[in-house]
Amino acid sequence: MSGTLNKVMLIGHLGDEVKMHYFEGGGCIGRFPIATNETYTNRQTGEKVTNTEWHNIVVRNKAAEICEKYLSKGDKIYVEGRLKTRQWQGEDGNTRYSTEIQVQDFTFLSTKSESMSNAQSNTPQEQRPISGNPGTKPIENTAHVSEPEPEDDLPF
Amino acid sequence: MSGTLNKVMLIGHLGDEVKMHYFEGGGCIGRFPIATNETYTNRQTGEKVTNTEWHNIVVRNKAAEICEKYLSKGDKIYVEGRLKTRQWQGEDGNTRYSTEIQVQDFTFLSTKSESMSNAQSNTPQEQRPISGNPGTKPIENTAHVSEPEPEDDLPF
Amino acid sequence: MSGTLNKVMLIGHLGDEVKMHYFEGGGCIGRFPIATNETYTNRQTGEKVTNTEWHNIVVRNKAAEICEKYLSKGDKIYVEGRLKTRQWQGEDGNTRYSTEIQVQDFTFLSTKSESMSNAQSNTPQEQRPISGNPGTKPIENTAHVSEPEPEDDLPF
Amino acid sequence: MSGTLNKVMLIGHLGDEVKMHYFEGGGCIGRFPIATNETYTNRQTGEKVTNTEWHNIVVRNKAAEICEKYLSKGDKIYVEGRLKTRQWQGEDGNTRYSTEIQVQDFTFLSTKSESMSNAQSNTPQEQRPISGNPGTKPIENTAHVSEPEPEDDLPF
DNA sequence: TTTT
DNA sequence: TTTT
Repeated sequence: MSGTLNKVMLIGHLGDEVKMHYFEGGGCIGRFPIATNETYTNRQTGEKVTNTEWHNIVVRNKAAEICEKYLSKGDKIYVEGRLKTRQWQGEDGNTRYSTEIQVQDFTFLSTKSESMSNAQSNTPQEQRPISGNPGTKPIENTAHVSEPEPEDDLPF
Repeated sequence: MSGTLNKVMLIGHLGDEVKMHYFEGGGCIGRFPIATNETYTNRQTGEKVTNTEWHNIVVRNKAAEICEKYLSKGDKIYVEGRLKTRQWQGEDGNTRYSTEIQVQDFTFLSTKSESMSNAQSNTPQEQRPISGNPGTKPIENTAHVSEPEPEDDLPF
Repeated sequence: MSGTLNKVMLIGHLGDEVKMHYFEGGGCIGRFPIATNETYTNRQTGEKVTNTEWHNIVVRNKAAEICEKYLSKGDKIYVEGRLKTRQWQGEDGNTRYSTEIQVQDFTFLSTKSESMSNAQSNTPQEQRPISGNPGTKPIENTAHVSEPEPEDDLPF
Repeated sequence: MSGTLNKVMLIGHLGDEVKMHYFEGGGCIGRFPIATNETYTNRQTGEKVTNTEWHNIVVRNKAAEICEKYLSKGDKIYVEGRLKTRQWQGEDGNTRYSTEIQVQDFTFLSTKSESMSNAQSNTPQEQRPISGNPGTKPIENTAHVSEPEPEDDLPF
């Protein structure tokens, strides 16, 4: 399918460290929040208002490992992905919703890490060994990674 | 500001009619859900899986009026906007979140309406009289509308 | 790499049929033009002006085959890719430039073809046999295809 | 109109200073090139290849003034706009083409300028006095500017 | 050269 | 709750 498009593009700063989860099958997932800002001027009062929006970013497998290795709180990142709203049952029995950005592509726009490898990844295979990708030649402070297309749903 | 980017681009089908809310000051807001689909093949089982994702679309003022007038359940639309997560207190006292797409631009990709005006709007003024824009010359079945930048927060 | 982004997103109509080129190694390339329109009102004269912009679309391998099979002049398509400006020597010895959109992803938004297969492709391998993907089950009139990341430069 | 979309999004570095042109009517235009990079690994040789792509950026009026004031060669910028291919007659009588990105929105991602104002602009009026927008409160090193929708064609 |  |  499907004649539809589901795309999100964000540039923002990490509000926290990357939190990793590892699965038995060998896969993993990383999560972190990023903040975007919007500023405008209130027409009545003339005062400037800044709103901060928080986004839940989810990265998988090799991309997650790279993010964990090179990103820290405060770093700036470009993220591209799709919106996914998960739902679950709250303790009170009510359905709760949480909207996430499932990352397909990203580029570091700043990092505090002094040594950053040229971390481009276009490897399409799933669950490939997370190995020699980063680490060798600390060339620059940016990385560009493309995710393979959606795999099976991990239990998230 | 602000060195950040908050952008969503969707092509999908309306799952329901546009629901309008009118404010005392003259402004209005329209809401409708759109569905996007993602299809992939499960690598273990080989079966094809389709996931539907639902997005809460929010349009304002003139753009809302145009959407209400020309869009119906099932119609296909391109929507561009920014992510905004609203929060409120649930009856149980817990904080609830709801993520919306606040529309900045859209284009109709199909409509059932037989008569559709050439609804291009780039008018920047807020709360301008919703007047002759739609309705007069039913030229085509597409519309392209750009929203002026964010105004004051309406009570939504 | 690289901390940069090169992205184009278009919705437009094919101005001509898909033209295919086949290479010895088994790869292929498809080219077609798509038109986008921009309409605005001249502020001095009040008259409505429409500008048409033409874009040179380039698709590779499996994606090219799908486009050739299902797209015709006049069809509407969503195309996502990157900008690439090729240059060559004109007969007069001057350098000439031509900017193309190298497709990474696309979705059919309309087709005249009566039988359209469910042509989703996320296969990452290069030069894979172009085989059973289209053709079998004519399910719908949309296709969604993602290109694997850039390969070696074909002689184009 | 028009049921079409013409959108480019780039993150790249300025390859040169902003070149300004001023018109009699009071408008102005700024031009500068930005570079994006693409890196991939040649599958035959295993060597890493980097391609640089150059894009011709065109900004108008107030946005142009801001760019000229705060951007320098080497700075990083996010740019959003539409593709436009201009054509003209070469001296040899042949038609030449040049594709540009006409900026609608941008955000500075780095600047060398020590004092940078909070340069958000969503002013919709054409040819408005380029005045107090920048300069007052040097808050940060980023700017975010949205262009009003297309105006009359300037002689460019 | 498309579409409305 | 859409569409194919």
